[in-house]
Amino acid sequence: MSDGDGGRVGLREQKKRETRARLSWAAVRLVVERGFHNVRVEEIAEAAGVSPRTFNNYFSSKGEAIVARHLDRTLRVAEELRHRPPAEPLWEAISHSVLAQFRPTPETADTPVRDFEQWRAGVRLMFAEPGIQGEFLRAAALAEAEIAAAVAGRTGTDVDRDLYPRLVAATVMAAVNVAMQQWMRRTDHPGGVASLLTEAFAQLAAGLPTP
Amino acid sequence: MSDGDGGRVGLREQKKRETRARLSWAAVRLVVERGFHNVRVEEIAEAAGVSPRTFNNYFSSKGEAIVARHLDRTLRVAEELRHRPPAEPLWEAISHSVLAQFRPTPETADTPVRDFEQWRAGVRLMFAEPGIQGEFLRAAALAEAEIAAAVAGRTGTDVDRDLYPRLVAATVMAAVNVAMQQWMRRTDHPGGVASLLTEAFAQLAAGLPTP
DNA sequence: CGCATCTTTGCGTAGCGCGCAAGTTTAGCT
DNA sequence: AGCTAAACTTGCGCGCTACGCAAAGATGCG
Repeated sequence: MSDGDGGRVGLREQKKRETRARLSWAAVRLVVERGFHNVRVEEIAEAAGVSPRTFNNYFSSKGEAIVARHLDRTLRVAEELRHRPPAEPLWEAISHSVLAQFRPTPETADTPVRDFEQWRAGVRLMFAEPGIQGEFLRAAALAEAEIAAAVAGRTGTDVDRDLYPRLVAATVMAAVNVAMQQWMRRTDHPGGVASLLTEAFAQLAAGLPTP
Repeated sequence: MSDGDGGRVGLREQKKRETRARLSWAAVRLVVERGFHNVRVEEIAEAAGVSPRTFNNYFSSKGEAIVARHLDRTLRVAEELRHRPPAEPLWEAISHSVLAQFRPTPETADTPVRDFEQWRAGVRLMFAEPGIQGEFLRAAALAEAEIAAAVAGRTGTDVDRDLYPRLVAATVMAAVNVAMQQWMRRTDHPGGVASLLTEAFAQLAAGLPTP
């Protein structure tokens, strides 16, 4: 499943990843700014410097493009989890793996948000869209499966036989989702999503001991 | 939210419900038989004896129509849960409420399935469709919220403050989903989904005691 | 019975998803 | 380097979908 070797990818693969990332980011940014129905795929493609037809080579729908960013993030959590030292305590490894994916990215740095409140409101509206909700939950389910597998490999449990890995994975995704929801709602969070996640995992680590 | 009074609805409302049910059932039946992409909305509308335009007055997408049947079912679980005697033990009430919604309906009786294996395979394919998965998860989330509220009302807990009602609701939906998945996979289930659900709830009732 | 209200329906339109067949770029081999 | 096979992009075109709008039909209430 994994590359086996971390960074060894050709120029081709590299470009594909960048295009994919640019498309997804453009989709999110535009939809948050203008609203789901006021953005056509043509505009997303243009913002990513690519033809409209190419958009559909990467994503089969607008919703998929929007959620892809978050899906990739959460999939990278599983990947990161596999690469962390086996001796590290589970919840410590999880906390690290998750937080590593929720730092500012080049894209967000390139596009400084002028009005945080407006951005937040846009995100709320985006997630209110039925199609996006479904796509989001689906992505969460996919990521959850991967995380469960990673946890199983790490704790010596079995995804098919033991309840434990799925339970942990579900809990992790729940924490991520709750943190994001909370970030969307409340207006007083200087630390952003990261601080919310830190807090959530601290509580989890205390309440769900490793077997 | 509830009618307050169970059956008091005019002819108008009655017809609407029937049309909705016929549309959703037609959507499910046709898609299971022929595959998602081989069924157009026009055909679903025709099978339900209604114009294509009317279809979109009831559902805003094919996927929504397909899942509506299951959504209504699970919402009725919450409704039923509110109407059961308050003295009844929680898991007993839940089990009753759920099982009551998974019996043969007039629609299924009118359309006896010739080949069960073929039907099952069709259902599997239907749920393999990305759009359906998303729609399904979304419906599950909606139902879960309603069930959580019903459980809260019944146990004197608070949806916003206590973890318990959400936890129970999530568990109930998980049980339903697992039972359906199991039904789709295994070929040896004389009792259908109902027997699977009974078993699932028996296990749950034993493992998740009321506080 | 007759009016007010809700529902259905047909029509028209903007947009989407994707198959197909060039054209263009990259990888690998000698 | 040079050449070839494979992968990626792009433009074109088509069938379908989702939905606004306005006319026609059904229903409920006094």
